[in-house]
Amino acid sequence: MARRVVDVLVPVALNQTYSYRVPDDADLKPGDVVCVPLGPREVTAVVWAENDKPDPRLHNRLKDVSEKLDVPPLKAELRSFVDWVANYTLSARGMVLRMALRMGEHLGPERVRMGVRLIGDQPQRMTPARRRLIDALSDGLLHGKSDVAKEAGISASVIDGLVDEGTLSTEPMPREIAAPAPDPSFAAPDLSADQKIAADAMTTTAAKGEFHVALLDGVTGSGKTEVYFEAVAEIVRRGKQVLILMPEIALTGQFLDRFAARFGVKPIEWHSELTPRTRARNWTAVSEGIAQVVVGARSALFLPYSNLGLIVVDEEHDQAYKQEDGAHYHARDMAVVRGSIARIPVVLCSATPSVESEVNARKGRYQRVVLPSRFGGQHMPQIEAIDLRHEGPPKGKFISPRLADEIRTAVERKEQALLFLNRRGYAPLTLCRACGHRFSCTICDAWLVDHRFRKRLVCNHCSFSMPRPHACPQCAAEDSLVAIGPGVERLQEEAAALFPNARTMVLSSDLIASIEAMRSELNEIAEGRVDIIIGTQLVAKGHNFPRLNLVGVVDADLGLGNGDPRAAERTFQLLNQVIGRAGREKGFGVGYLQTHQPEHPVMKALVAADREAFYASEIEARERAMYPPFGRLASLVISAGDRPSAEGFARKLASAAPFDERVQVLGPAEAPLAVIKGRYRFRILVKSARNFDLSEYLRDWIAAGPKTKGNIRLEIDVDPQSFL
DNA sequence: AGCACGCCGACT
DNA sequence: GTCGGCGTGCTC
Repeated sequence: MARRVVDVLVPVALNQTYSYRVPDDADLKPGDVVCVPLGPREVTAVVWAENDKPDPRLHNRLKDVSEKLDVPPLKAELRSFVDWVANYTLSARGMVLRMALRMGEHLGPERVRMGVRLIGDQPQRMTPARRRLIDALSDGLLHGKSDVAKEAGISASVIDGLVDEGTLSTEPMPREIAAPAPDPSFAAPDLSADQKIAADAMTTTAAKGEFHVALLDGVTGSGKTEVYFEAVAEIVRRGKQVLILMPEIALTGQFLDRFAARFGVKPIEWHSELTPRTRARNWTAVSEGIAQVVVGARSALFLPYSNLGLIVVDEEHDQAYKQEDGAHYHARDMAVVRGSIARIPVVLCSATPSVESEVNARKGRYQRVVLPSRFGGQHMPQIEAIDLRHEGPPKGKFISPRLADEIRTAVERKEQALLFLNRRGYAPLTLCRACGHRFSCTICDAWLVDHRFRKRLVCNHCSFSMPRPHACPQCAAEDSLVAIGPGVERLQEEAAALFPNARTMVLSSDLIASIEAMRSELNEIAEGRVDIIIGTQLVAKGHNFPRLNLVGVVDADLGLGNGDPRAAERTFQLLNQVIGRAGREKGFGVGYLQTHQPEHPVMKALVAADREAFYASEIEARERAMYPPFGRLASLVISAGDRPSAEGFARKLASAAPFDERVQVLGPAEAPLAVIKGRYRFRILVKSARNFDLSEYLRDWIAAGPKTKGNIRLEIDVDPQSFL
């Protein structure tokens, strides 16, 4: 008799499912998590569909499902989401499934830890090791076996010996509570009138329990978190799960504490730095519905929630939501998709919404919930532009006289100042004054950044670095090398010379050894042991600097005008966020923008504190150019070990593009960074109308186009964010 | 994605 | 003579 067959999605780079026979005694349904043989190995996979008439060509090649795992089946909602994401991003379904199965190898029931308790009399023979062990257990309570062995400085065999003699007993330890329940009424917040209105709107939305997107739009310091916590509380009261997405979970220690202050316990975390054990425990807790609130990085979007009721995307405009390697997806957009498939509300939060979200709110597709002012009546910082064309710094310096004066005054008043420069290291370029030789990476098309703390020249795109030489490798001239342009380290040097009595600190991701080290540095700043903070992008995100009142942006134009359609938006968001660090406590913050183009819409909008003006000009520009969200984009990057193969393939691919009047194929052109890690890169940009199935078009194109072979690689990015 | 197979260069 | 580099193809 023919046995039943199911189609199984395996977590490898494949789009199609594979068929497996079902052992007689097994009862398998779509969604069940199984182990199947795949080639020479066994993999964890998921039953995707029944298969009533298996392909006869596979007749006797079908293998059996090995085992059904004892975890809840993946719900239809998650399976559709996996299919949807794979289809949209043109990644293999198997690879998208893999993200939902990232639970490590430790599934199944929690390993039972054994505990030890003192129950009987002293042993016949007493030894020093036995003495220490019995002392450690003298309270008569149950101790973890390995814990107490470590505490007493003995090995487990000492314990076993005393158990045999009847002095001690071993018993299983009670299971740790994997995810204590948040208490929605633990510490009801004291909200301002504005916050109250917004919170009511949030809870009403959350309570409806249907698909709906709200944009929670409030200036930095307005208390957005407290407001969406009310929506979280509402969902928790209804016994459903909440996912809170964060752009960078590693830096959100403060957030976990705030959550605990409101709900009594910390939420479950999900990010790439979890240990395998914690990962498995959290995965299980989420799938069984024990974990009620998950705070996670973008990958948390693919967890198998048993009863998801709300998704919050904090700092929704943040670039970090875009996954650039492997599957290219934007977690904010996919959160909205998951919300729509699961029919649940989604809350997007930002002080500077992405243009996409802003347009959706303006068109009424998203509900806008506004927090118009800072909590506690603090004012937003006053912003001024410093025109570098007229009042720039002396040659080779980067702090203009006016900014220097303001910093001096601030420091004298015992206020903190922040110098912001989004450039790590000492200088972005080193060149030889004698022959003009520029130091660039041997395998990338990029300058080497001078890092003086490390005494090395470093490539920002690969792991290449070299010691800073004394002589030019090209012309052998001695002492002819000069640093061009500023980095934070060089800025610190300048600040130290300008303000000899001020204490300075550099905050830059490459100088931070660990999250712990970073916390202690932030503490020093909070306690006022630093006068001038000099920081990169790192300082823009999430941290509170209570004593900070002045922010000086050293190069406000950095990041503008590199041909990236999102340059203006990103600069606006970043500068807004950085300057928003000022005056959070006292409410009289000031910001200075050193710029060569004070008439640029971004600078004008920042100085006039006129957000609407910025969005109006940016939306108009996007609409005119048919850029997102008024048109759609995809980028195809072709790379190979040598330039001619990459270029040749790119040309063949471009000429294979099917004609469609709604689509424009631009290129191929050399990619902005033409060589990375020794690979030559060409790029084709695809632009289409807004209501056009770009994914389907690309799929047809790729299927009809030339096949990649050798070391030619084709990377497809639908809705690219970065154009480098 | 992993893994095996297979074909070419530089070593004990 | 073998070891090992990676390009190619397959996995129900």
